[in-house]
Amino acid sequence: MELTERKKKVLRSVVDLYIRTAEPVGSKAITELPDMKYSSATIRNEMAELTTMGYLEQPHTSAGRIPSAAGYRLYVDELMSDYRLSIDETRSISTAIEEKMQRVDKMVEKVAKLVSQATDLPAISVASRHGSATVKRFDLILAGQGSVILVVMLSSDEVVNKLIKLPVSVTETDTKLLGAVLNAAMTGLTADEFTAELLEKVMAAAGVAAALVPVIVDFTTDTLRRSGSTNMAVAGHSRLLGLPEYRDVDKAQKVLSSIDEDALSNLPAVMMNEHGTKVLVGPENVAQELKDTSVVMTKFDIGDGMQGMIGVVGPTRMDYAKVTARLSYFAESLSKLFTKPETPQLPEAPHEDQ
Amino acid sequence: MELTERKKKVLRSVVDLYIRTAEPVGSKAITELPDMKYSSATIRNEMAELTTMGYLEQPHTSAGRIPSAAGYRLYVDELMSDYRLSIDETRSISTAIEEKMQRVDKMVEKVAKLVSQATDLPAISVASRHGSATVKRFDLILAGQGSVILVVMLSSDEVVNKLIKLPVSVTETDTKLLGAVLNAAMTGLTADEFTAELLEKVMAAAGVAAALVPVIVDFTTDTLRRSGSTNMAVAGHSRLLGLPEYRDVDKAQKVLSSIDEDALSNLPAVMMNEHGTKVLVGPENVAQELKDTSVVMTKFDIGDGMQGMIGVVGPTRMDYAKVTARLSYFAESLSKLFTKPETPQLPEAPHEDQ
DNA sequence: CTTAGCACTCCGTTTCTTTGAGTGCTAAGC
DNA sequence: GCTTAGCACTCAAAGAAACGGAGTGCTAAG
Repeated sequence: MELTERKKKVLRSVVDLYIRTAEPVGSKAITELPDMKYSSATIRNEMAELTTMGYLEQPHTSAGRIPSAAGYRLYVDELMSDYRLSIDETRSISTAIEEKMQRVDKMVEKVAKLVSQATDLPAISVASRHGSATVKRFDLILAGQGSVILVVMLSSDEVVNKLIKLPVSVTETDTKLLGAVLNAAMTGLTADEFTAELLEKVMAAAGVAAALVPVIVDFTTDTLRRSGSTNMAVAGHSRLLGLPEYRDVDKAQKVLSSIDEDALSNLPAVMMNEHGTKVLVGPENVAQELKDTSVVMTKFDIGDGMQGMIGVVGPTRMDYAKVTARLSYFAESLSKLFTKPETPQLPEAPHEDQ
Repeated sequence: MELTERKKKVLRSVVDLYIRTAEPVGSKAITELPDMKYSSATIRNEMAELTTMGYLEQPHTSAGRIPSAAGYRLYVDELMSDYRLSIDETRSISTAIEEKMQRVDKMVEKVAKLVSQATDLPAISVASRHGSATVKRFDLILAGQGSVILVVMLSSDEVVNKLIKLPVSVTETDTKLLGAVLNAAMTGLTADEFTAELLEKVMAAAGVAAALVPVIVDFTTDTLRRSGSTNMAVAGHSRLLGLPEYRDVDKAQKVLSSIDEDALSNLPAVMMNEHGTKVLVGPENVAQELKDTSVVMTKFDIGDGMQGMIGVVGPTRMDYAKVTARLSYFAESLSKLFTKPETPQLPEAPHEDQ
């Protein structure tokens, strides 16, 4: 069967209405829409056919229709009208982002909060590095009363440090020597290449400060591993409960606990190969617990070999147009912010609404 | 009216049962308890009096009794039997904690998660510094191709760093000079003492590297401020929904959103002056949204001038004995871990159960 | 002081009825 | 041939009535 223009129009109307009201949509409600020049009987016929085609569903005989997963899919891919951000919206997103975001992990938390606020849904924010890091250089600073500050610069230009309290006292000559040894032997290597032999070799060459070596190697290994890992935050759990579909506590709990736990930790992997904004409608989700839930995600660029991702979780009946628009704008703004950190240049508002 | 031993025993039984079942407790249920040698009629009389005394409440005439806030208070203060941690419990807490906790902010997140797991309730974890931090020393490391690494050591021995990409190229002599100037002029000061005049003075003395000064001062100010601030994490939101009292979505939402937002950010302040474990029963909470909710919190010592706090949020009917025991053990373990970081010495299990 | 007995209250549950929105189908109209 | 008015039918949701039973307070006897 063919999808005529009118069928598409009806389907769009049903989805739009259902998104707004969360109630099954009847034929009469459709006819009452502006520029629907047909009677309820005609609409009924169309809806019946859309149902047999699998785009709509009927909770029970004498109820209106609700969109099926396929219906949402079609809606998201072809039917939905672009949501146009108002200047107010772009402005509030922009100013929210403009505040300094110092460290990546804090940033992740903050972004999750902001996205959740902007969409009124639980939000996820992820930052992760691709490829494995190596050490670019070591520095040791003698910091008085038997303390040494270890400063490690990674291949990504990320710099980390650790204060080491010494069991023995060392002189500047010692630390200079140790620094030279470390830089000679251990730069350019990944964490996996820090073998036991290497450790021994370095210790042998390190002289007086050899006691420091294990601590340094441990810390560095850990840092390299951590740096390759993923930073992730969730915010706005409670917003889910405001939605009628989650008045059922059991449903809500399933979703909430799955976003708290590991169910989402594979999502980044799923997403990382994608581009742009991705919408996963209900059953398209891998996780069983999210069958009645949709996920919308967008990637953005952090620079320094890192990649960010933001997304929201909500009912299949969510305002895809609005959510996608806001997420995209967020992602765009964040990309610009991070790739040109000195003069944060936010993207223009797509245009100004009324 | 006097609180006889028997009344206390009855009250304790009512609270215990109600904690277990979440159902109003009738006189018959009490008589069925071991070592209750009285008939239901006697218990009824006692319960009636406990009700007029304000320790129990009756949802309606033909229902059993539930504890009032005053009842819980008395229970917590005097009546409840010590909950004795089993070896299994202490062991699982201990091993959970023993994993390395690198940075304070990560630690806070992790601890929140652990506490929530251990209590099966939403948990809060806070770390905050008292007193304002100052800078102990500055170091500058020239890191090739026009980059300088700034390393700042705070009064708390916390060390932070920042990579600064240079607009102009500088030599080691320049950075040495700048380092000396910074150390001379800006150590021992709090963020508030970084005035505009000071900035000018330092820039004048800094020579070639003067362009770096504003960046450095900004970063340092920010770090000092941040270091004085509070780190906080919440975990296990969804556990609340497992409890019968929060089948009512509205209630759950109120509590969840209030722990997400600011309602709790004053709790640390409330607690910081207290010692040991503090139980806030329902209406004793300041926040209106938490009137039907109890909060249990404990402080612990992080060292380095920092203080930690862990706590849980749950229904007034929560297993105070168990929760308090686990929280205390957590706090103790964490204190030991942080104050003797090199050889994490966990406290002994209070004793071994059966 | 304790307890058996009893009338009474009132919530939660079940069952039945009612209501009404929405449907599918048929037949008439354009 | 497409559209639409009309109508019988369905079925969830809301309301009303009846029931059962857990628990109470009180009284009077042990």
